[in-house]
Amino acid sequence: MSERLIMHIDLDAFFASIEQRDHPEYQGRPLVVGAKPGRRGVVATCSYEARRYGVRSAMPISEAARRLPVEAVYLRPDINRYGAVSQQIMTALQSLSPVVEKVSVDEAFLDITGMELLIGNAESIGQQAKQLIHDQVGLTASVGIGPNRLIAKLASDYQKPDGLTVVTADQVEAFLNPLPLTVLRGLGSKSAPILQRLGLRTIADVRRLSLLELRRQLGNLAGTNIYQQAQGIASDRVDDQSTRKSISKETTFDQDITDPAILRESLHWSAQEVGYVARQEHRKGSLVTLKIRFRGFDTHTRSRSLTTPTSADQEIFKTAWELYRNEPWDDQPVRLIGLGISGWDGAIDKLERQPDLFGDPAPHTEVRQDRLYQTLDEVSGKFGKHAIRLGSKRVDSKTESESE
DNA sequence: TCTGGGGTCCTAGGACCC
DNA sequence: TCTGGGGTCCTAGGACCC
Repeated sequence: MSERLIMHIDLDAFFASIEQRDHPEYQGRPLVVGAKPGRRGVVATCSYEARRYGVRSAMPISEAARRLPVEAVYLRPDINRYGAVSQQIMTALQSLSPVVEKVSVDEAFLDITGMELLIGNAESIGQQAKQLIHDQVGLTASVGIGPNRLIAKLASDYQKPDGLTVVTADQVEAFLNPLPLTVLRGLGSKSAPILQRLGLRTIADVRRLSLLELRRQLGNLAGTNIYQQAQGIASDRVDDQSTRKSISKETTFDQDITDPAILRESLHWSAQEVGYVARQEHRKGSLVTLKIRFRGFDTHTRSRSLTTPTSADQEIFKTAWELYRNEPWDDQPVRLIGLGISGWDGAIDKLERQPDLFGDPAPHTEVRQDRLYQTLDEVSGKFGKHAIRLGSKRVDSKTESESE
């Protein structure tokens, strides 16, 4: 197999940069996109001027306001506008490589394997990506290129803002060694301290631990995962077809709520939002989840499977409201309430994308039993038992319509 | 200093079935 | 009056990421 080349692109301070681009009067000033001071919430993104005061993403807005001078600007996020800019960027990137995986509003992976022959070495491809984004939307991005997703991602983080870092396969170990272990994916505020208590600080330190020891400390799966990452082993696949698995909407109230009518109204509104998005995306979910948060960040979820998948506002709302009413929450004041739908089962997407799985999609006059079993086995082998249900449903309906 | 919103993935217990 | 073992589904919680 040929060596793969993966590029990770990360827009610099995305929300804040768009605001500064569109409002020249904000340029050069500390700018925070997120909650307004005096209300509940956190910093979503802040400009580099604000970062100089120690302000960071996810920091409570109250603390950000304490750190920043009075001339700082605070804006509510305009997700629709940012989404449009994001779409422009993703479209532009497709002119560079057909395989673009959008991982969030401000991040993408590109498979640029083999492109050196066409448009120059890795460095030059990275430069072109940056130039493309700058020409299209007037923003800067940090770019990382490496033999897999992990290395590309860490490389884009290496120099910010407006950076470009290329790590070749033979440089991976030297590149990883001095980095703090917290850059590894999946080592957050709970599991990083476990390793730090063992005196580990850098990725080189982590690599000195055996697979067995890491599994003992972090659990089998997480341990194996960190063990591999520390050696620079990670996926080198870019999935340009990835689709979301859930749609949700939640609301944190400025003051905790005790009036059920307000909670009901909020859920109703959330259901409309979620239903709308689901219908836009032609999705129906068979699992409705209620999320509720009380004082002290005490968070709970309740979910119910539906016999028939839905995208109807009323049904989503009705189910979530029942989930709320079914439970003795003891009239605790509610900080957050929300709902979501999921459960369209990944196999649906895959089957829709691969109609050939069932052979020639042209109309058949009969479905031979032996052929049916053969394809069902193929499906279950590929996608697991879920797919069998879908498969049999599909064939059943065909059989039924033929017998009419 | 209290902690948004939108997600993904993993774990673990109980139900249920063979 | 003692009750295995494996597999899968459902549900709740939680860690983590951007």
